[in-house]
Amino acid sequence: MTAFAALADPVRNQIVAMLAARDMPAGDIAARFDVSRPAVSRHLSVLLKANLVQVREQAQMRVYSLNPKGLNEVDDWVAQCRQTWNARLDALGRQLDALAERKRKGAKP
Amino acid sequence: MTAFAALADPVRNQIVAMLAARDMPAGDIAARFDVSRPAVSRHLSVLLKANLVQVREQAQMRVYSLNPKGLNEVDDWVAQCRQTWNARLDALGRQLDALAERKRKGAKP
DNA sequence: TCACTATGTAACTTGACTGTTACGTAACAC
DNA sequence: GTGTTACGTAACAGTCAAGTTACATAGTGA
Repeated sequence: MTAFAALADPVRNQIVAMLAARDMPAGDIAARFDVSRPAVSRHLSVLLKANLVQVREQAQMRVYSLNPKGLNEVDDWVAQCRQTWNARLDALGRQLDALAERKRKGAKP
Repeated sequence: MTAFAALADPVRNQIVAMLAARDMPAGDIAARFDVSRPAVSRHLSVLLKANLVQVREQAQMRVYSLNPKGLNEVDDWVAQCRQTWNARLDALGRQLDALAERKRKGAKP
């Protein structure tokens, strides 16, 4: 679940959103934030470890791009949560239906 | 984006997953982790602020349950990211198709 | 009323994370 | 080769978050 920690920081969060729109070299990314370039460099390495971004070298530049793999991890976790939650609601619904049915039958005679 | 920060902590992460399966009073939740009860109490208040859980009072107990609202925030962010990402891929695909078409037409005569 | 249970809050300590400056390295361009 | 550009890494300082113990509060039951 390293993806949540990676996305918890607002700078990293915005970086991922930016890279969804277009690939960018490290320098350009850093230029868009008012923190130092080394700080951004470290944010990028955190995102790399979380599989949220990828790099390719191009001349002296390192061009970063989104890595959908990391997003899948987040998606999957939320989906799992929601699934068990919905299963509970369904079970509750069936239980209420059964209760109503029994009441209806018992009230008739 | 307070939900990501809330879910970044492993204890809070597990708490949410547990509450998806069943509602639980604060004490029961704390008993499942090897951290002190006050620590869990603070985790719960963080989750409350992030709209990831809800509470209802029942006698002296405070019973916690999942709040799907917070999960929506996460879902929406990921969906937005993925959407702009896919839009890019689609645009690239169309561009390549157009290129191939132009090449086919030009190569015929 | 009095003990007991179930929780939240306060004060404090400690460890992790973020940011900065300084420095090292690899790829151009001349 | 030499200067420049584009990055990453190291060392260090400051801030914030998570854990602990001690204490306060509120509902239960006899």
